[in-house]
Amino acid sequence: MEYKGYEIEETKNAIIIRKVKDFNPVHTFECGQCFRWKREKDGSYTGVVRGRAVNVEFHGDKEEAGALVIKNGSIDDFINIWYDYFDLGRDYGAIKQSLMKDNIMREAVKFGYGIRLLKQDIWETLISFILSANNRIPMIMRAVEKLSEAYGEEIKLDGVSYYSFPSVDKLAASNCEELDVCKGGFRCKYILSTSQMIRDGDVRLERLETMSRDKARNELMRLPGVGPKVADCVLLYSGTKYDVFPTDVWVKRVMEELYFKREASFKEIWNFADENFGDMAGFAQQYLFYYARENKIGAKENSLG
DNA sequence: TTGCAGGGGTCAA
DNA sequence: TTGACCCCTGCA
Repeated sequence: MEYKGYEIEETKNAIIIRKVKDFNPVHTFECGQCFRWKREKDGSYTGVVRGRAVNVEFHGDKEEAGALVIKNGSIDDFINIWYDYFDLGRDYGAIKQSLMKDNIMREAVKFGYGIRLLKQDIWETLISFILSANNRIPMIMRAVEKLSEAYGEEIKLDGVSYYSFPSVDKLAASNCEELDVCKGGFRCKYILSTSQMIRDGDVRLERLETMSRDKARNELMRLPGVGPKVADCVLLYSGTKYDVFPTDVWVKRVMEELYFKREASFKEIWNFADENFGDMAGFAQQYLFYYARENKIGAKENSLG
């Protein structure tokens, strides 16, 4: 069948989506936006999204449209979940064109040509990025997995058990000691208080979309464990706001090294992003961050005095 | 082998 | 503006 420009074929246990452009699973799953997609030995990725465990692979050459294969996916799920989740309604070719205004962005976009911003569940993104504070990716992935194992629902795929991300109520009803099965350490108290504030309606995640960017950001920052960096990540990776520019130490060092040629404050960097990338600041950040991290640009040895 | 710094930030003083 | 923070890894 055909759906919004894509050709979809349903097989026994998978769906094949053809004519998918601007996608590379390595770029998309390893650009730092998500923590629940695991690379398998055969190069495919297995992940848990909205209570479903699926395996994804992509067949296609660089720059060309290719076929996205979702094992354990159905056409209904494609229409209700995957089309949106993989942001397949957006023209990334046009975004990349408009971002490639200078040599730095040209390099970054060329390098991460297959990045797509996933529209992830905002609640899961919130907790995941609270866990990311002063932490490393493998540990964040493990923590999210442990939380899901302890508080989520079991899902079987090919005889292997996976676990959905826990509900607000489940985490809010827990306590710091039990939450520490994820080894989140000092972050566990933030997770507990944040969960309770969300449960009690102190902060309403579903309302953020209708607010201005800055208001949504400030609203998120009322939650314990959420500062500017985490707030921007939550807004961007849930597809709530795209004109944010999450700035962590890597992005900061990259911006200083490549653009400013000197030390710069967070405010300066955000202003620069507003002026130069505008509505597309979030996409720009993602290409830059992936490019910098994979090429060790902004690594400490190279940093400015 | 043991020890120590430091990590995709946030909070509190 | 600055240090502490849980846990873990990498590197002397």
